[in-house]
This record gives sequence, structure tokens and C-alpha cells, in this order.
Amino acid sequence: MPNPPRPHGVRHGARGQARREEIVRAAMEVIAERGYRGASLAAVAEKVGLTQQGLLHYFPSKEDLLIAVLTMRDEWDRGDRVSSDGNPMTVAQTVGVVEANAHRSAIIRTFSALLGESVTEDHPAEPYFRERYRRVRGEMAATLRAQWGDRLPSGLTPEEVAPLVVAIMDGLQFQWLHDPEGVDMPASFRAFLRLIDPEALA
Amino acid sequence: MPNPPRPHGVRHGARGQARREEIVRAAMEVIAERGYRGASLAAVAEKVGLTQQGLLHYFPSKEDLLIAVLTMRDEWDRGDRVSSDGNPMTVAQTVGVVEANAHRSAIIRTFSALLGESVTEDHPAEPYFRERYRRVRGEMAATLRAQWGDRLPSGLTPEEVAPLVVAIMDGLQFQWLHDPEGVDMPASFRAFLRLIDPEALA
DNA sequence: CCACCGCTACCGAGCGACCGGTAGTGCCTG
DNA sequence: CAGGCACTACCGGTCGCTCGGTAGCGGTGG
Repeated sequence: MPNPPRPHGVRHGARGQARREEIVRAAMEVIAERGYRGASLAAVAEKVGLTQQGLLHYFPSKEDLLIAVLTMRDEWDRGDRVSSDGNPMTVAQTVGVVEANAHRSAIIRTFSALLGESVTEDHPAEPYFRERYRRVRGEMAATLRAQWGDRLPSGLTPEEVAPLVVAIMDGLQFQWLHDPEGVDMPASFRAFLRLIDPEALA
Repeated sequence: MPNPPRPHGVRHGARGQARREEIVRAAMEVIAERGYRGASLAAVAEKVGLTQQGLLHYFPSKEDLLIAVLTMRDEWDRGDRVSSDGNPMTVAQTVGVVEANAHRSAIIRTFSALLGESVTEDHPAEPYFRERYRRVRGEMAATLRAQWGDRLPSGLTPEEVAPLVVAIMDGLQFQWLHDPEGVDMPASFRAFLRLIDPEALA
């Protein structure tokens, strides 16, 4: 048995890995334009100079491609926590993330579209967002606790405020995508931080 | 000339109007389950005991049906401002809206799914949400000004805080739809109001 | 009274486009 | 020459929408 395992999928070489990343980036663009349901494999394939069937050589199904997109975002999330080393982000770093997002409308559009779709029945991205929210709320609570302890200046606990920070980020993104001129996402986020702590300049 | 032309569309009698409302409600359900793109006219038609062609008798295109759904929401919005008489809502009334929403998950799901889809290119609901945000931010600023004047306790202006209130409402809905047990939408919203004014119980 | 008319309501059949996915084949390179 | 890679060809299915038609109902005039 020279070729036993290879349990699932096709083995890809180094060149294949580069191709896969190229495909995932193209998929994010198409999803930003038409959502996941509206995104056709053919449209993604065309962006990287393949036929739809050639694309299926790298990702055996459309859902596999979606999972690769979500996985890539997880890796970026880890990259955003630059300080890494296990410590929670600082509040100042969250401002940096919002500012960076304001220059990446395509990516924000991709994940806002996916977030919206994911509330529909049996959507393949639903488990991802459910778990992601759970994790992000926990991380945000840790960030708040590192900055202010068990009680924020308002008297609220980190666990009470964490969902609000997450909600503000998501909610501002939708308003900003619909009216980039009329909504200043980083400024609004900083205003929100002033609600949390009028003293902090963050 | 007893029967002048009736410029566009089909005229419907009282019975037809009731049928149309029935269809719009069914459409909202299907959109909640599968989004607008994923919602097929046949699925909506089946819910009201029609064929797809029979449905098209009432709404000549899928987009016309979507517009009817959005229009119905506008009418509800007007109904939520019970006090009507032109005055802005009170902050206490906004809490009531959030509490009511926590018992209408189907409708929240419908419009969260549509909001997500609407950020994609040339989506037929994009103008609706763009305009809605503009209007809701304005109304919310008026509500805040009526309660606190030109400066809120934090020193922020109503125009700075209004987008945050809207963002909190939208953002909490997504978290709540993904984890109804783990997210208490009305409680979180009240916590946010305490950030705005620690004294107010609202 | 009833034949006729116009209108609303609805359906069967089908069109053209597009969808995700399968099967089989061959090139090209390590 | 083996295998990663990409193709052609094709399948079954779904989509929104059109076309053409048929009921039934309410009014109207001979």
C-alpha cells in the first residue's frame, strides 16, 4: 500500500499552494460583489484564468472554497493581534484595526455580505460566525479588563460592554458601506470609546 | 370616458389587496430562510397556494415583490412611532422597539439578511438601506437632542452619538440571531444607554 | 332575463440562461 | 513515466420570466 492515506482532497505542490491563495482572493472579490449564493464558480475561475472545472481541481466544492475564505480571515485576525504572545489586544490596537478596515472596503464588504447571508437557514458560514462571535466577545472582554479591571468607569463590567464594542464595529461597517462619505468609521469608533471612558484618549 | 387608461400595472380589488399582503408576508418568511437571492418565486407562491405564474400576476417581477416587502417595513416603522404627531421618539420608546424586536426573530432575520445582501453590487435594496440609514440617523439625533440638548453627558453631540445607537441596534441583532441564548439584546441596549448617561434609567 | 363584455385571477407549457458538479482526456513537467 | 494540472463535454436541475389561454364575476343593454 504505497498510497494509503491521503484521506481527502488532492495533494498540491508549492505552485499549487500559490494558486490556491490566488483563487481565495478572487473568491473574496466575487463574494463582495455578489454574495456567496450569487458568486458562481465560473466567475471566480475567470478571475484567475481558469475554467470552472479547473477551479474545482483545487477546491472540490463551492463550500470548500468558502471555508478557505473564512480560514484565511482567521489567519488575518491572528495577524492583527500583532503583539501576539498570547496577551489580549490593547484598546488602542482595536482603534488601529478599525482604521485599517476603513482602507479595505472590499474585504469588509465580503465579510459583511457573508455575515448577512449567514443568518439564513443552514448557511454554511453560520457555525463560523457563531463561533467567531463567541471568541471575539471573550477576547474583547479580556482587552477591556486589562485596561480597566472588573469595572469600567461607567460601572459596567467588561462582559457587559464587550458585545457592545463588537456590535459597534459591525454596525458601523454597514452604515459606512452604504455611505462612505457620510460615515467616518474610525471617528465614530473613537467617539464610542469616549462613551466608555471620557478621560481616555485611546 | 368611464375607464381612463390606468397607466401602469394591474388594478386589484379589495380581495386582491388582501392577497397581496398575504404574499408579502410569505415573501418575508422565505427571505428570512434563504435571503433575497436564494428566495425563489415558486417557494413564495407555494406558501400562499399559488403557482409562480399566479404570483407574477400580483407582482410583475421579483424585484417588485422585494420593493413591496421594504415598503411594508416602512409602514411598520411609522407604526412604531406610536406617539406619531410628528414629535421625535423618546429614548424610552427606542428601548421598547428593541424589546419588541426580541420577540420578532423572523422579521429581524428577514431584514438582517437583506441588509447583508444589500452591500453587494447593484443590489435592488441598496437605495432603500442607504436612504433608511440617512433618515434613521437624523431621527435618532432628534430624539437624543430632545432628551439631552446639544451636548450629551459625555460631551458628545447628538450627531456624533446617533450613528452609534443605530450601529448598536444592527450589530446586536446579528449577535443575537447567531446566539439567542447568549445575547440579551434589550439588556445590552440598556447597558449602552447607561454608557450615554449613567444617571438615566431610560 | 339573459347574452354579451371587460376585467380580475390564475395556470400549463416552455424558453434561455445559469448553476454546481462529474467523467474522461491529454499536456507538460519533474 | 507518473502525476499534477487543466481542459472539453456534458448532466440534471433551478432560476426568472413570457406566452397564451381559461375560468368566474359584475355590470349593461336589448
